[in-house]
Amino acid sequence: MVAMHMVEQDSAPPDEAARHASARTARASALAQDYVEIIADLLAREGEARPTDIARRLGVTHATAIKTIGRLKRDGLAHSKPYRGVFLTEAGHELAQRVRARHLTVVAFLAAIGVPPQVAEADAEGIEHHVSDATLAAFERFLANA
Amino acid sequence: MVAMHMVEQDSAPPDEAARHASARTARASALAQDYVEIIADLLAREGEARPTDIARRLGVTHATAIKTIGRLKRDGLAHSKPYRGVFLTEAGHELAQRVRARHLTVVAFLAAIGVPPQVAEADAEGIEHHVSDATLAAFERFLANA
DNA sequence: AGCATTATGTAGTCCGGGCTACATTTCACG
DNA sequence: CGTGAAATGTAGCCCGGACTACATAATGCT
Repeated sequence: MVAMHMVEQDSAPPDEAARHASARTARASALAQDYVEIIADLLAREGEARPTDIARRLGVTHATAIKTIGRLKRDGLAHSKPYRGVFLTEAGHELAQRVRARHLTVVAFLAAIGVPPQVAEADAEGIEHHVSDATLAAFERFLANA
Repeated sequence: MVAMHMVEQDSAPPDEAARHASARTARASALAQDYVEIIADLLAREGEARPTDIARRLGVTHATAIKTIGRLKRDGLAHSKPYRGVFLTEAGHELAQRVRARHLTVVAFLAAIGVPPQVAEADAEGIEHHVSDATLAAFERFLANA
């Protein structure tokens, strides 16, 4: 049928597929990012990150948290010994820092364009995982010129 | 041990859990939104929405698309008869419209703050599902004053 | 009209990320 | 120091969303 003749004014299909694919990838790694972010925060504030606390902050059961922590360990982001709390690997710390910085920027940016603080915080939780470096840079430029 | 004594200078845990929960919800409905958006677009441009085309636009196999379409039908967003293409219900059309409007706004907004078009399009694919009404309104305000 | 190609559908698998239920370990406190 | 509550861990279930492989329907071409 050759539906996309010469026009291609927008949405070339292959690109669209790629966009969706990368959104899926972002979704997949979002959870891990949330975990390391919370673990890092708990380590910084309390000195230890216990599964129950992590679970409570995420609003899931401890069983879910423990299982996910297992995946983090498998993926080289965290390590822990039974009944001993969770710690981040080097890679985990790096990730946590990047994620935290991104989170702060997104929240600050949303606030700067007039989104109420509570909402900014909530939306950032979802948005931050889909903000590319280029977009993050745009956010920072905006904040700088504000 | 009562770890959260009186301080609570920020991040009240229950709120955080709620934020994560709603981010999870958004993630869960993101797929359905992508589907109805694409179906609506195909219906508008081609007159029909065939599973294979939907699959190609999403970058997944047709089997995946068909299964997901089954969920859309179960959820009252679409309907179809074997070998006959996919159509949207009233609810599906409404959702598609809302999603489309949101998508356009997000893309326009990102472009307005200096994100390159390609990137804006890509990031919007993920971001749009996490933008609350309040934030969307802020985007629109920004665009209006531009 | 008949056949090859393409689209559609079905079955079965895998993994992620939730949950509940139950088992085990720590630890605080009497 | 012993014990009961809280934390931790394990097992098993469910569903979503991806895949491959195979079967069947539709269609286009000669």
